[in-house]
Amino acid sequence: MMMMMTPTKPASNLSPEYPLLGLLAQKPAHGYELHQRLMQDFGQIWYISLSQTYNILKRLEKQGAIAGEDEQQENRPSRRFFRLTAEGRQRFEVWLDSTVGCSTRAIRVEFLTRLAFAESIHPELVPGLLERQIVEIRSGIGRLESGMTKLPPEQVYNRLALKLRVRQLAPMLDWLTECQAAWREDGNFNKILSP
Amino acid sequence: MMMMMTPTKPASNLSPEYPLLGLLAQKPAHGYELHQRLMQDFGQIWYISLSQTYNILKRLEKQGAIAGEDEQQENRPSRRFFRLTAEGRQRFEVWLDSTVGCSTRAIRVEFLTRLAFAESIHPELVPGLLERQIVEIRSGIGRLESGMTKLPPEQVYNRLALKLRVRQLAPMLDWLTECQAAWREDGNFNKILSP
DNA sequence: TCAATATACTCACTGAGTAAGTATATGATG
DNA sequence: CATCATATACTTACTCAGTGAGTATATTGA
Repeated sequence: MMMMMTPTKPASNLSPEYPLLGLLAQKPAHGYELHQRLMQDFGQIWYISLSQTYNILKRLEKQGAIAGEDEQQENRPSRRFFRLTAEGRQRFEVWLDSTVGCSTRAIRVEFLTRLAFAESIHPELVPGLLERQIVEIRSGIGRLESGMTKLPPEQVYNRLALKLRVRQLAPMLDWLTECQAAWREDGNFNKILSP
Repeated sequence: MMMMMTPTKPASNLSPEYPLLGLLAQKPAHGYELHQRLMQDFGQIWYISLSQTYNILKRLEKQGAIAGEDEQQENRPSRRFFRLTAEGRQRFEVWLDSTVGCSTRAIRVEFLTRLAFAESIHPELVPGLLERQIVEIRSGIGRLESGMTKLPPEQVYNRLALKLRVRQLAPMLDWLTECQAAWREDGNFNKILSP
């Protein structure tokens, strides 16, 4: 019986594939350096171990998003230089201009990463990203609230869970609105950081 | 070279092992039924597929937390009945009276589940759970804020991430305080649900 | 009658994530 | 001067998380 191949899953957007692609979009690098930059620039957002970094790079290469080349170094273990392929670039750009659902974690992790790369690579995308994310959250809140009315009243904890999610999304909305204002006025987000 | 065995990892508390143990603490059941009850009572909190349910049951049995017995049924595929072992009971009780860290997801998912089982099995634990969780979050906010001052100012997105986490934890604190009040007054959480 | 649905579970796979191992060069410390 | 920690750079081998497809049978309803 022929086993159906899963057609290269879209890969949970909460895996650090995209930050790695983003770092490679800025410049080619080898794994060790990528890991360092990731920890440096995004250490409070993502944690991945060094070996996990290599795992992901291997997968990205297998998928054709990046291409690696061995580089001999004298007096040093040889290392593998990676660069983004056209396909990987394409994939990254699509990701960069997309919107996450309304999970607070996804916003904190994925959206923030996206915002960082947008700011550094395509700043013109920033206002649209903020706007669409706000719309997305608003409609998410709506869905949660209408979902809540459909739950039977005896499912107390299911209802509490939905309620909690709504109460988590509200401050996200405020935060995004502040980001919008800061970007419009200053072209950066420093204001958010210094009250 | 002898490979060191990893000594049965404590298993991320965000895996649905504990809700399954909890359901089995209420009464013995077979996998299919457990899955149904899980989706019924906690469908807005956990999603696990049927096969994942079986995976976890298999692991729990291997670990000795539950014991399964095959049960022949006439005119039916035979099924496997699981019950909690003493060891599993012990493990569940320890979990039931413990505290999650201050990740908002962990609170929504794990804490809420814990609260549900505490209410149904050991209601006397509820006030302590709420109180300790509040303390935990307060100290978490403190840690995040002090962490923020230690980050170099150029790490804008790392700082934004910490800030966001703080702004997510504040409403959790309010919510827990409301829960405390509701429990003190009514012995349930209905008030939280009807604004 | 026969198709959909419910019951009940297995298998094989990809992906997430870690620990430990392999090498080599450099700088600090006694 | 020896040696010991640390930084560079990557591999191997493992467990756990999670999904999709497959197997098998009985019931219900159109």
